[in-house]
Amino acid sequence: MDGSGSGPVRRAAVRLSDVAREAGVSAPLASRVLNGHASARAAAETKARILEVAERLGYVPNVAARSLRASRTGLIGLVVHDLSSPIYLELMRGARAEAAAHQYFLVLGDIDELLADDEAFNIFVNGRRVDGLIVQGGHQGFDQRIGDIARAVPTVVVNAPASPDETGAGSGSVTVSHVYPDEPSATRLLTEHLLDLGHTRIGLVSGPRDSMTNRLREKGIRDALEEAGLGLRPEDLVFGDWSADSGRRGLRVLAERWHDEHAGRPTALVAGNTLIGIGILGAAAEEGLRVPQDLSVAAVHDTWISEHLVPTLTTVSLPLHEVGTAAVRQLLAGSGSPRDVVLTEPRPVLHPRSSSARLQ
Amino acid sequence: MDGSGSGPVRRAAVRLSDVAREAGVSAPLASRVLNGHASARAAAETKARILEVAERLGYVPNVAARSLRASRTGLIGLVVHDLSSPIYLELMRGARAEAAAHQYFLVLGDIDELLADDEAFNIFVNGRRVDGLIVQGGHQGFDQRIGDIARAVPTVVVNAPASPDETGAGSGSVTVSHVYPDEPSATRLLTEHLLDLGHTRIGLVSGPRDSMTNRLREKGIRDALEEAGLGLRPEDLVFGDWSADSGRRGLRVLAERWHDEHAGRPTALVAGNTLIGIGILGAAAEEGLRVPQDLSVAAVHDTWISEHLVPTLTTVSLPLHEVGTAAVRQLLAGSGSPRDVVLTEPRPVLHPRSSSARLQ
DNA sequence: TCGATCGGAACAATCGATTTATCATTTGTA
DNA sequence: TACAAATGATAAATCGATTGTTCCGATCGA
Repeated sequence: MDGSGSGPVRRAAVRLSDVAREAGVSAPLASRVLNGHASARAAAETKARILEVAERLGYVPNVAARSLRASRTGLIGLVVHDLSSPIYLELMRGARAEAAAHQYFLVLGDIDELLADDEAFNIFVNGRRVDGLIVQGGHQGFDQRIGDIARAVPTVVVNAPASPDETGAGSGSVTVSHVYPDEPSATRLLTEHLLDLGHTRIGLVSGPRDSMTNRLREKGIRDALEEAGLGLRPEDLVFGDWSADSGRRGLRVLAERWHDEHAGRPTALVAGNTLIGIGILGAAAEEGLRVPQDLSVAAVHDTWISEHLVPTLTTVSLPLHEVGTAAVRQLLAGSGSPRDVVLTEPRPVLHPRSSSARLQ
Repeated sequence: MDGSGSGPVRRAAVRLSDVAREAGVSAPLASRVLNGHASARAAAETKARILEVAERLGYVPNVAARSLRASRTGLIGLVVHDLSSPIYLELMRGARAEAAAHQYFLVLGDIDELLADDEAFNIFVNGRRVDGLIVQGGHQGFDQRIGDIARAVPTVVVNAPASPDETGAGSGSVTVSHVYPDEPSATRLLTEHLLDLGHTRIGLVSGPRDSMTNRLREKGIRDALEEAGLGLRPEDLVFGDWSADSGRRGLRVLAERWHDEHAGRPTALVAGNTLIGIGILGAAAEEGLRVPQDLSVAAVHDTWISEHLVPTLTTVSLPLHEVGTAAVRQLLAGSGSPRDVVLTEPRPVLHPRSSSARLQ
């Protein structure tokens, strides 16, 4: 990458001044015209000439110079828990689309990697490398730093409401916006689906018990059950994290209880997210539980993989695409008005598949 | 993000000149010392003082200014086919680690999104937003533009050898480096595993027939079969793309042939990648084929999901982490010496799981 | 003792785009 | 007719870090 030696010849950079000279005008004027600046007072033909020359020469502005002068990088950082999770794909797409509409680019990051590398964290957050940050909430250890992060760069937390963990350490505390979907409605929809299929005892395998996300999801289930005159039994609940491994362990724990107690068992489980659902399906097979004959399973979040599992997984989809777009909009709207945005539209949608069936 | 109004107060930026003034030296000297520049002739105590002040004030260099002067952004673009594919995770991690070791950051991109947005493509490639590009090869339509891309920014293609599609359109053609793992050894390993289990008729569901990646993978299978005195029958081959849907369709096509021909069928299939493997498992279940009793399946690439499928999927892992690190190294080594790097170390590793079993 | 050398550090130029202030030239109006 | 206002465009300053050059004083060899 030294550009020296007998290597290939790269096209020399075309500068704004090159365009200006070729068009017979000054650089500032060219700048105004090319940026469609309101105060670009120039004769129509001059404008046309500048645009034509820029096009012909293949002029592309030097981002570094522009950033320096405008103290604006044109980049938004999007930091999620785990880049490999199919769950965030729609969020990323939504955010990318909205960002692109405002001439912004997205830089993707992974919370664990960011926390593991202090240097990277510092540069990312304090180095003015991004104009704003969209952060997936609900990560202990990261939520605690949200205050510090937000003090350095405008920040929006997605997929989680404000949590007690988010301390605005010290004075000059900065509050951040939160953008998240209507979680209770989603799990309510799943629960009602299972109730419709005749299930009366329904369990839950979820992420961290005290995470705001879990609380909201659990609430949706409880509400639906209560309305049906039923309840959520403590022994039918398992918590862990949001991974497939955790779902697998969750089912094992439940199965063990079922062996011990001889007190009946739930005939359907709600999975806190798709990864947990995948773990449950895998563990159920190993435990000799047939899905859906012996156990129905329904999970939060719809991803491409849901249709390719054996059996295919019943899910509810949340408007993550819109969460992404709304987060970018909120970020660009300025930090003056931190607020919570709950996306109730579009509504969560149920995707019934083979993992849930009528109770025999 | 306007920073105006009654919004929260953000920490004012600490400039190099602030550090210099506080330390009682000039900015250039502070710059040299902080960057550990060889020609930084400064008294030991002066150095210490500068470092201490920088630390105390929380100085972080302004990337825009640095980029402008040094014409170096500190960013490397990594562009893969599909960000949601678990296959690229290790590649990303490897590239990130190596990049970080050289003070570089990674900007992730998605080929389809990049191709869909001309503006984004242009800025990404021609806007000097990144110092180098690592591109996942084997994408028709993108391979054709590699020549143009490489002419604008140093580029390394990963996971695919040079293909005929890569035309260096026009004069001043630029050749790029290719970094990829030992594909034939991987599929050979899978095939030998299946042979060991007693299978004598083995099929293949792969990606695009003429893609270099498929050719290499197919070759590994053919070699292993030939050594065992067997061959790959044309009717046991299906091609498509690298998606789960394609794997699903692939199995359907094969199953149809088996119905028609009454001429026997393969008892084991090699899947061109994990996504195809997932599709095969799903479709097999729907076709009433039990895996592994009726059909063994083994796939290229080992991902977290392999262990969570039903049944768990036998795979072979390629050193994608090392492909990532090697790609970054090749990029940073300079464009003077484009070359093909075939990573034969570490060797592909077989991960036998439940989807493959001894022929009954 | 004089010039050469070297350590220690500052000065000035530079990267490329944007923004503010400024200067001409018209056009419109009292 | 003369002066204000609008139009069209430029000169100069700026963003913050880096790099090449220069400067000063002290030490050293001849």
